[in-house]
Amino acid sequence: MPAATLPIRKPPRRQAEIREFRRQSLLRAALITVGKYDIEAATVARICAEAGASRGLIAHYFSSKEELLVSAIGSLFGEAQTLKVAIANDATLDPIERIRRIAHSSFKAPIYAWEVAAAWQAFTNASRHNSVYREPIRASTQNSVNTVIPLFTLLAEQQRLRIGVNEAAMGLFMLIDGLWNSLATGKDELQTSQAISFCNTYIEGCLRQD
Amino acid sequence: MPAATLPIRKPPRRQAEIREFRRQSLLRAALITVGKYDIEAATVARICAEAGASRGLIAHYFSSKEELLVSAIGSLFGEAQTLKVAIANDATLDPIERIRRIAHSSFKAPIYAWEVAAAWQAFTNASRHNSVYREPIRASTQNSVNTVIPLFTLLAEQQRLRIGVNEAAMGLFMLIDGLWNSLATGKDELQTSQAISFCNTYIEGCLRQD
DNA sequence: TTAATTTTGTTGACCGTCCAACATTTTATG
DNA sequence: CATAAAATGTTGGACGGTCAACAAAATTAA
Repeated sequence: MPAATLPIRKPPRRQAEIREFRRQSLLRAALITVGKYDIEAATVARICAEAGASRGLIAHYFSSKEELLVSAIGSLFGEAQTLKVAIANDATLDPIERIRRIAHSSFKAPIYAWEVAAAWQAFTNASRHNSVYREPIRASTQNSVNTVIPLFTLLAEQQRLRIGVNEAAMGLFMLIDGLWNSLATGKDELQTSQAISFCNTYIEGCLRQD
Repeated sequence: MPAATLPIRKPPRRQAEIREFRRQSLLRAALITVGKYDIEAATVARICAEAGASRGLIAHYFSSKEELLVSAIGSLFGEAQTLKVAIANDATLDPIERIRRIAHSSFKAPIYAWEVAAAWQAFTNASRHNSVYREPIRASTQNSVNTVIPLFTLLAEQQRLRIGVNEAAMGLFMLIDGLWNSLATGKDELQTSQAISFCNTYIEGCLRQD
């Protein structure tokens, strides 16, 4: 578990920039700290320390610790989804290659980092009891599935699918969740390269053999 | 999320039986309470209430809250593994059918219950920061994988596998982890019957087509 | 431009709350 | 009545949100 500290940049001088800098620092620090310590243990003091700020500052940018955390997870999911859509719309690539790359994007920078996977796991776990986390997480999977369904549909038109389009898409993200789960805990000593292989194998398994 | 209360049985009379009854009650109550509330919020008071006992009782049976929780998760995994081994050794069944049933056992009583999946998720999440949970969880996956490897090997001998034995086995439990993850949170409105279908599809995908 | 004033950013100490562990008292059993 | 079991009381520590005071930047006035 490498210690990923925040890249230290000198805060800008102008107030408008300061605001954005601080806000982003706190968002990223919240994600990293939750990944390192879990939600309950990601105390306001630790998050602010990770962001290089003092305890009280958080109140100037977010109405509560919870609002900060919700914003942090939403920011992560937004970035991941934007990336997926870009790949899905890349008409220069074979549909199957686009599906592969969308899957792979979950295991590469800028989306994947150990602390991020850990934070995802912590938020997913917390979502059972705190409804504010539930919706962004649900929507994220939903968006991901909806993004690959058209690609699987293209494959199906080529008669290359052996199972339903929706099942193929959903199963892929169930598998990815399982792989993130394993990566977050490190319990199976899984490497991201292996995770990518598992995805390829799954996608391959959806296809009819020639 | 149905409220699964503990089945209320009258405590037995003899002391030896009382001890065992109380112990089992506390173990089960710990699991249910962690599933309902998450680890931090599964306070001693709540666990004891779920077990129908008072706060102080826990000290008579376990040296600390943590020891109780570790015992609880160990007890669950032990039960699940025993079941898997029994299926794996059932020579009256086709190897592929044994693999299917082992996978299915993760989504049926007596192993599966919503609170149990939730507790599994909570412990898995906590295992990142508390090493006492790490080992039982790691061992559980390892044991599961080791139990199905011989079965996949049998299939491979029949020339029916399209990917490596180890990959097939590990991928199956990665998928099951993802499915439990989804079931625990309810985020995708997944049903256990669908989860079983996904497992069948995966297992099918490991096979060469005829 | 410079100085005075207002607005925004930042800090660390404080307070009420909650919990696990420990200590004590009450109840049940043989 | 003695001993174990169970219930209840106490304590010390950690948390998030609040706030008064201070610092820096922006705005206005001269």
